[in-house]
Amino acid sequence: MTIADQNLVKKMNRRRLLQEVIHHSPISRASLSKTTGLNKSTVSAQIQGLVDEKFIFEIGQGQSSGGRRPVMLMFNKQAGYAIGVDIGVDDLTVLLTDLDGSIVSEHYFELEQSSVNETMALLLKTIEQVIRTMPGSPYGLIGIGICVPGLVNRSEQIVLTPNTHWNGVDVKKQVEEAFNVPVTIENEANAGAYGEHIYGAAKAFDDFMYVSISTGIGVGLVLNNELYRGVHGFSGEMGHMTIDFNGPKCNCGNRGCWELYASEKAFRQSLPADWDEKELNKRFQQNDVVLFRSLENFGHHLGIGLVNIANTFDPEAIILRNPLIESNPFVLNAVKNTLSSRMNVRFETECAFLPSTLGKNAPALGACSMMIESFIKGITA
Amino acid sequence: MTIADQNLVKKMNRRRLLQEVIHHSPISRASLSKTTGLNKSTVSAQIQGLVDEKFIFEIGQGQSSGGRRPVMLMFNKQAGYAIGVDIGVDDLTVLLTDLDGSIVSEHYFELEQSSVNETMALLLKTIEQVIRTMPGSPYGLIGIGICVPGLVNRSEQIVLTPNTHWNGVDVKKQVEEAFNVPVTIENEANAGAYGEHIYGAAKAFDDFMYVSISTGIGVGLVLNNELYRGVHGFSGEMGHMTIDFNGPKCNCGNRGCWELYASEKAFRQSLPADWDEKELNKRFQQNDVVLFRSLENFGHHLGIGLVNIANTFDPEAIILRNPLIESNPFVLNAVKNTLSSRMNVRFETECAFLPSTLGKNAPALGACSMMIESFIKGITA
DNA sequence: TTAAGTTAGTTTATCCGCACAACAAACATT
DNA sequence: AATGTTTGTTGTGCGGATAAACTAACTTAA
Repeated sequence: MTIADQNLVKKMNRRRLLQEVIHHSPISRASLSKTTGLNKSTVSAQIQGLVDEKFIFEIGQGQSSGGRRPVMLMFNKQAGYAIGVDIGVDDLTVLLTDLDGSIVSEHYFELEQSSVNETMALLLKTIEQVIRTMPGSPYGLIGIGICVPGLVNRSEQIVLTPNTHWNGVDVKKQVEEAFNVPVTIENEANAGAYGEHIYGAAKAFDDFMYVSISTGIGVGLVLNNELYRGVHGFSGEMGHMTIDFNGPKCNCGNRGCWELYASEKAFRQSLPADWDEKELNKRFQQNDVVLFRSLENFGHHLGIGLVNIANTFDPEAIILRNPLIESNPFVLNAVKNTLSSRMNVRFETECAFLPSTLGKNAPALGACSMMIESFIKGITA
Repeated sequence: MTIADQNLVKKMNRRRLLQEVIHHSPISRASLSKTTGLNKSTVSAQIQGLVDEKFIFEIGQGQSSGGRRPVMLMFNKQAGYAIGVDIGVDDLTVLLTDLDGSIVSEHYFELEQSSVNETMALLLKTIEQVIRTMPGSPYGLIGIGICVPGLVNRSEQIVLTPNTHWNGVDVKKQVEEAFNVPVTIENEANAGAYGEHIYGAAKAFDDFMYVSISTGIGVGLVLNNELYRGVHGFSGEMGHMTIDFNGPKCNCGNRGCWELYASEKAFRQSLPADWDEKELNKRFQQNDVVLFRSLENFGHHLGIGLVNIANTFDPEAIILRNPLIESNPFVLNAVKNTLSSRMNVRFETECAFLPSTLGKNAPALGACSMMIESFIKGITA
């Protein structure tokens, strides 16, 4: 708990005003005074400072409402830029966004059997290039957010990546030293949750879960408008929640883990072995019965775990991140069938189950928004 | 987000100082200045106000450390009193505590087949009596916290009590009107969690779960030092978490719910039907093999769900509230065996599994501490 | 026993940020 | 052209915190 003095007061009001401008620009000083409750003179003084520091600029006069025309203020979303990186199991995403989270440039790579060192080199090279082509701005690159498919501890060290070999690689240090800007390492599910929270399907929600379904299942928890990371940073490992205690052994040590039944990997293993990606697409188009039975089964097992999540957290929504779900409403319907048969009625109407709207970009965008948020916080520190 | 002015500054510092005195009394003004970072003159001024309002008093001079002897300040824990009520399925607890949570008087009743109306009458009568015998104090009764074995929504209305008939009974209104003090209605698991947090096994933890095991299983979540209630107030319904998706139907609508395997009810159903309470105690004393196999099984199934909780939240600790567990380390050992075979190693050493220390009183004490906390907050509003 | 040093708490002066009110600027209405 | 409204600025005062000087009370050691 920090102690309070006039300086704190000023910082709090400054932050409040900046937030108001960010989320409601264009807006006038008079409107700011009304919405915040701060006196007009206070607003004017604070805004002056933010204008001097290039975070806000005057865009010109607005519409009169019967008197002097207001001077409209805009958040200068080009005051700086953020880079968001998603290191996937077999792909790499690098996004550059402005302070509004709008994508300025994007780079995608397939990582077929790349070593960690190769990927790292590719990453550093790409970031370097992105920085070179970045538009000029008062604050330049404000930070790099990087997410990885594994467990990240509270010191932002990668401690477990089941499907890759990033364990123990000090990505934070390497990238920080290369570019000399703030760097954050984050779990992929947490970053995705944050992305959907700020820019995507969960904008309206204060309390929701983001379920990332790929090789495994990871869950990002947003509670009271904040990411909940757990004591060591390992929360949301619900892929290893037992849903069948006599089920098969998982390599995590547990039995009958959810992701053994409801991950995309599990779904693919449920298909005939001789189906390749092409065959799969063909049957998709043809509404093939065998395929759709597998999809339904996938949705069913997903639903079982989602009921557990809903019972645990009582959230406003659960966001599902998976290409199959985003592209085809059939799976989500199968999920919802299981939900309606298994979930207590009181929840069913109250908790929304939605596909991700940012899709593949969710984690990298989330990583960007984390950097932006900490930059904005830093402005008022 | 509220705006900031000098008044906020004063309130924040006042609250901070009062908290410091509450948790570290006896303490001098000089120490307060050091620990809070506030100027000596600020501390003196604020303390004067709190002394005037009877929340703090001077207890006399302390030990000199080489200079003038300090005047020691004490929190006046007898400035008021709180009542905590635990309405159980078949019992009723009414506690009176001072502002420190120390029990001043306690009343326990068995409710054998009492109707809701009868219980309500008993409750009101008991509270009346407690108030009559309460010591004199500047602020008197500061509030009544009541917890019930069921779901309580955000408007503090009881919406579901599986094993009793309190649904829809407006306990809050009735008790408020009878005694004209603040009243809170809370879920039993939440109240218990709060109790253990403030006074019991979880004092040292900011992030933990409290698992209440009786007829069903309820979980209270404390995250970042605060109760997490969920959007509608229904979080922690982990008794209805599926741990065996092909398992038997539960009356909640789901299948293979945890509490079908690991509640005390489930444990008792696993015993031979002709064993009564006396027989049970006898066999307990004799270390009866059949009984202990059942206990082991009970612990095993508990462990399965606890692993799920640990994977979900990554907490500092999980507190188990059940008489069998508190009285006999055997069950907890059985739990831990399952944990060590099923939980990822990284967690095992990091998450503590502890029996409740407040036992039966945990929920009522938690209810008290909620009222005390809101009273203290109100002091600085 | 006395002088010097240390710690506790109060008093006084000063600073800082906000609110308030008066004012100036720029517009709409009639 | 006169009146009223809205926007934004300027000067004044208030409240609360800090800092420094001061008083008070004690320890230590010559």
